Amino acid sequence: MRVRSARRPAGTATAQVTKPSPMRGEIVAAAAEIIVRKGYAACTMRAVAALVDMKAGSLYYHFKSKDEIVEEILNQGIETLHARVAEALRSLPADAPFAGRLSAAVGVHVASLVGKDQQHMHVYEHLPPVIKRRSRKMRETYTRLWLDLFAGGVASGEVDAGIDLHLLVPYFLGGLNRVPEWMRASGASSDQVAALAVTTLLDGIGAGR
Amino acid sequence: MRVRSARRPAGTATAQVTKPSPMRGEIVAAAAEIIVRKGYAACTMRAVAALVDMKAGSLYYHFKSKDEIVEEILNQGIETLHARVAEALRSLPADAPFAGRLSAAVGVHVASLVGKDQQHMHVYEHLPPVIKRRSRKMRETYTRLWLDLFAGGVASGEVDAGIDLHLLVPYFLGGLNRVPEWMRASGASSDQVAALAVTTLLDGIGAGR
Amino acid sequence: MRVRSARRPAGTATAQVTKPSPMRGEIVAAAAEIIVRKGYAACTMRAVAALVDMKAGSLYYHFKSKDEIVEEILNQGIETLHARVAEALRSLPADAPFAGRLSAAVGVHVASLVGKDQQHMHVYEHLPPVIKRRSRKMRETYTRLWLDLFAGGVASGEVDAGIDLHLLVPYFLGGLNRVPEWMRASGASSDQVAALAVTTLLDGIGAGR
Amino acid sequence: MRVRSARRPAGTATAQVTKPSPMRGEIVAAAAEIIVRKGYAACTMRAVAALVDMKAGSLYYHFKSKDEIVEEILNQGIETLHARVAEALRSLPADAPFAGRLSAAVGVHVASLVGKDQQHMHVYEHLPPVIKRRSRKMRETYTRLWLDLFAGGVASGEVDAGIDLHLLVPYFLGGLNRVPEWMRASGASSDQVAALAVTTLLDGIGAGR
DNA sequence: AATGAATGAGGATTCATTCAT
DNA sequence: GATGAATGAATCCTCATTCAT
Repeated sequence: MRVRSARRPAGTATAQVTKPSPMRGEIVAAAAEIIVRKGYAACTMRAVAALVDMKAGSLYYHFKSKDEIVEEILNQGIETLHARVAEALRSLPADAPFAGRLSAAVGVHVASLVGKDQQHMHVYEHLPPVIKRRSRKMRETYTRLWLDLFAGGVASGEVDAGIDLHLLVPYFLGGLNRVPEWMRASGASSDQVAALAVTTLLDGIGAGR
Repeated sequence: MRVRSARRPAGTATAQVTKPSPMRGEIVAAAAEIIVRKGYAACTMRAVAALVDMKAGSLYYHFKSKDEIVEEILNQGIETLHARVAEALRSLPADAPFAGRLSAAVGVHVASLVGKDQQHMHVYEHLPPVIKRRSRKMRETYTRLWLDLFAGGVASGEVDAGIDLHLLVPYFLGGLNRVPEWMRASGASSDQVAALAVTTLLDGIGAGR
Repeated sequence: MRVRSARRPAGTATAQVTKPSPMRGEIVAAAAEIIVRKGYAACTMRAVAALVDMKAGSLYYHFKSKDEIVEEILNQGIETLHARVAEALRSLPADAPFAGRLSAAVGVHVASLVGKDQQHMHVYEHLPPVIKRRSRKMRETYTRLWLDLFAGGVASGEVDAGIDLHLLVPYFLGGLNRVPEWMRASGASSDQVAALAVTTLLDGIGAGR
Repeated sequence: MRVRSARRPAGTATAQVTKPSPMRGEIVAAAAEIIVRKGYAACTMRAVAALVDMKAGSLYYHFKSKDEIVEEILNQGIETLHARVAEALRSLPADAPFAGRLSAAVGVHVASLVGKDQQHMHVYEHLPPVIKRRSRKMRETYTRLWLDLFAGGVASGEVDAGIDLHLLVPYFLGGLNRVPEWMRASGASSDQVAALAVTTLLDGIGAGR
């Protein structure tokens, strides 16, 4: 009678006790939008409710608490991001060169962050530390995906073996994650930014090359 | 220690009506510490007051509002940062090569962000957009400092002229600003990180160099 | 089991419009259990519903309101109590001495209060005065039963005629009703307590007897 | 520098961290009055605040939480009661007979419960179990006072040694504590009720005396 | 300079209740 | 008979702010 877990898409190993529902999705999206646009402080239950045409109390039918909503923004966001980037890499030929793999990953990552449906990274900044901590595991998993990508580059001799990947990866992702904040203002497209990030990282900006 | 106004980079003509006082500094520092450690939400007037051994109401003798405190964290932080980096550049020989100038700037920037007295960047993330916006002018001034640095590199032929600096600079600074968040966890020193950032940016990570 | 109306002591002409149903009984029992164990505040419609494997809204098919449930706890409880004590007295020989009648009544009363199925007195304490007031009539009827019992004792010369029964009865019943609260803790049996109450009331605790 | 504890009246061994203030007293009194008159549910912070001419939020300057107020009602009440009864007993000649001591104690106890300033016992009934539990220790101390009183009676041969005091005392106090509930309605004075309780307990109601 | 006391606006949350299905 | 979804009113509580002292 209780077949809920069977419904969950394979591969999403999160122990999601609460069943998904269309409303949950809408609420999470509304909350994310508010946080991105006006900050965490402005994201009150009343504000979220108003955006989905409800009264504040009604949100509690779908979520146990405000935190649960915020956590879901984070988790959903990273999961989706991970899935997309992983898929992009998987769809490349097995012998694709590192530059190509990097380019694909960066492209998807940046496009996702900037896209309408992916604001979690943008949200992340506004969250109180206590809540940030809770999504750490998921974030680490995602970081590992990138670590593996770069490790592949080192293995194939395409990346300088002298580089400490455990420093490079967070540094590189950190820069990438900040992109949405200034991109809109600079008038650039996400493709341009992705290209800049890839070229810069691979070849540097030195005039000698 | 209270030389802020003297140090203020020319051109930043903020009409700072309120006279500085030692207490102001202590309060700003207390607020910054709380934000960094426990997040913006935990930074209540009472909490700040407690940290400087006062009662909440007393803070209003020194500041007109909570926002004023927060703004001062930001402004003070960027001003100091600007001053330090500018000073570091100025103290180099006029004909110093770009690589050296970049290295100096990055070193000071990163060291400052990670240092005890400079948590404004760390604070910045937690702030509601409305407040962030207010410090934009100061931030733009700082960004220009870097733009000029890179432009110098292009002019001297040390930096690839094909690069859009208006994209590169925010991208690069964005990455740099994120450093404090993961640096402590990775166990790296700020020197290591600075070196990584400089080398990577100049030469890229490609094995061919 | 659903013979409530048949048992109702003559004179208690409550116009019970709502037809009884097995579900009503279960719900009332569930509510009573919650109140006794966790207090009135914990007795929410959702909690009651959960205990009878329902959703909150469904309770409204059986009861017009929460108050109706609570009132039924009270009424059902006093009715049952009344019926049991009355039955115990009726089953005694018509010429039974006062001591015996008192003993029988106290025994049944205490045993009932402590028994699993009779928690209304325990519930009574937690109720808001407004609701308490509503069950007054039923309680007065029960009090009259005891008044008659004692009046019989006076008439037969077994009880000191100088005693104001309108003071004694509420005083005595008040003490009896409190029994469940401390009895479990003291480790006594309801028989012991009943015996104590009877002896004490009849003979006092003076050493001279 | 922290000499607060020195201020506390000797004998009141409660670890009362929060300093007393006239407002605290007024608030506690207001809350008690509401609970007695309209029940625990009606005792909202707003209602209490209104009674002391404040806004709800202001109460939190004086108390950390609603629970703290309620607990203080209980503790204050029992402490006062204990102090009064103890004082009444102490002021009797050392060789006063048991009947006299009992009479004095019951008189003070009943008068207190019924008096304007002592409604805690009346309040007690309305409280959720969780809160009741918290005042247990204080209540046990008070119970012991009565236990000692009766034990004295047994020792002097004035009380039947065969009686289980650990049953009798809660039973007797239970009855006494209920008095306020019906007394007003019956039109009796607290002296009458006290007399009834004492005579009944000492000699019983048997016509033979 | 600082504080004790208060305020008012607003926050998250809970709950009895309703109603279409 | 029962439920899923929603509501609105109320609850406790927090906080920036004010102001007389």
